[in-house]
Amino acid sequence: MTEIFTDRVRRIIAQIPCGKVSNYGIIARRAGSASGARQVARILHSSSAKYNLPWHRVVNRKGQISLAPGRGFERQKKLLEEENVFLDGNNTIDLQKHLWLGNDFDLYGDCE
DNA sequence: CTCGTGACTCCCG
DNA sequence: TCGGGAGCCACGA
Repeated sequence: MTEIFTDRVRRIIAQIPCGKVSNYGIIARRAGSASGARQVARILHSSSAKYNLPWHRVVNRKGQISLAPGRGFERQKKLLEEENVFLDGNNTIDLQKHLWLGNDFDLYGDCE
């Protein structure tokens, strides 16, 4: 199989349930690199469209969209809203509700 | 092959 | 409390 960091990241992201979000740090850690948060972002940027990954379910540690307005911010925001994930006045996601830790218990989705 | 960059995070002042 | 700097690793040119 030769599982590499990139493949793991892609897989983890693909497992994020609908209506949930995760952050770069957690994904990186589960993928094998404790400090690979930036790589996760880079991989996402590189393979999100190609592998049909729910990139919009990945946000930064604070629960905010890291994308800058005009660079995909609105796109991600809209996609999240489509999954019942809304942002508060500060464009922050309620992590208490939507943060996905990777447990099977949280594998249920609000969509479908 | 080498260099630069990036949708981050943590630590320190 | 908030801001700035350094570290990290993979991928593209």
